[in-house]
Amino acid sequence: MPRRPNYDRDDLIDRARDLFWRSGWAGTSLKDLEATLKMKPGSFYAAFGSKEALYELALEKYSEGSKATIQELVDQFGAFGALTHLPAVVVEAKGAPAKACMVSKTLLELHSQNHPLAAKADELLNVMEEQFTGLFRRAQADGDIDPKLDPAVLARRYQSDLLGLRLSAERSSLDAKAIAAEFAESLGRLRPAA
Amino acid sequence: MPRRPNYDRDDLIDRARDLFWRSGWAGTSLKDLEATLKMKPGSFYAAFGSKEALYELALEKYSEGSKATIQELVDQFGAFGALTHLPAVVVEAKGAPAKACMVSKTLLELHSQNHPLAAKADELLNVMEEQFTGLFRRAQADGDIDPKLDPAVLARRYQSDLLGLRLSAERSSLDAKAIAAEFAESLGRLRPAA
DNA sequence: GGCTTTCTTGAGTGATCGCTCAAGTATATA
DNA sequence: TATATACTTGAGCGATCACTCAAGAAAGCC
Repeated sequence: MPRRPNYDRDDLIDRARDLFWRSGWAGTSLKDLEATLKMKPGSFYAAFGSKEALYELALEKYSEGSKATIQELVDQFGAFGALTHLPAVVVEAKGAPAKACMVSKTLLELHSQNHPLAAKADELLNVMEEQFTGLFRRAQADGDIDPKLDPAVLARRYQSDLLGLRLSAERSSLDAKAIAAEFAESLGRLRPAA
Repeated sequence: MPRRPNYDRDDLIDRARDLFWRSGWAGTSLKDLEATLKMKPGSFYAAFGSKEALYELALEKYSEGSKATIQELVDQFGAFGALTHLPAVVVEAKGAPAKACMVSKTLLELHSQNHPLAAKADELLNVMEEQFTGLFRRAQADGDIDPKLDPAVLARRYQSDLLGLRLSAERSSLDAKAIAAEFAESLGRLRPAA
């Protein structure tokens, strides 16, 4: 009996994610969303409830995509290979709305206001950190990393440096590829003593 | 013959800097500024011209303060000592409005909109990078860093990692001090081969 | 005290913010 | 084909945005 929506919800969230990722929370108005999603306010609120609810969906989708990208690298290059390839991949991503990580942008913009989305971003960064910890653990098991090092410590540092790299990649007059290469190369120092 | 202002302009810019630093560009309204500076709109616009003009003054002041902080560390610990102490200093700064660097926050928030303040932030990051280059050069001259390494390359990487550290320090559930300590310790690997 | 000059005040500008809702339209079932 | 059930539309809500300006208050010079 019901009328079906004439949009693909998943596709809408993708487009909202890219818009939020590029322009941030305050930098994205409902007018912008209406234009990008080709929805009138009524449909928008019927579908998503609020700007904040859609942002949360978009942030989760971003996080899932990020996790999937890393998993692809693992499938292709193994755990250690994924860790060394990732810096170049994030810096060279051509179609992306921004070089910087959407989760970290959210945290920086909204943390001081105690905004719920900042808490969400915090959670997601923890999840991502755990993924890195798992990768370092696997790299150790593969014999690519010194077994005396703590995977959790390595992951924490790796993530921090990676977020810094991606932040730096937003600068116009900076060769982020070069930093990415040095970053990847420096991971070689974690190899077990031969 | 004129009437003198009843405020200290320098102090106003300090307070505006802290407010912008904490809350960002879009997150700071004129109402917020009026409350913090205890100025009515008329006085505000007579004194500064616009929100954007004041933000630029605040950003420059932040950058100068940042430079001065580093110089103090150099006076106290020398060039290499400043580089190793800085990570802990920025992470443990208690009174600061935010752990993250105000210039990098500005860049992340406004880069995608091609906002003039993002270009300004870009410039200031270049200036800061040059300061780091100078420090690495001095540390080499002091014999604390391998002379075969390129100070410009080291500075670029150092700044990127430092911005990542400061971003990470905004996370609630993360021990940024530990990362700072590892960061400082890893600089030891740049020492000349004995 | 007058006069000039500047600073301070705060009501009010048009524009935009996120969001609502009543009315209209399309679709699947009976 | 009739009816029930969504979905779509878009004018418009009150609130807030950055900002203006005319009027009043204070300080230095004669």
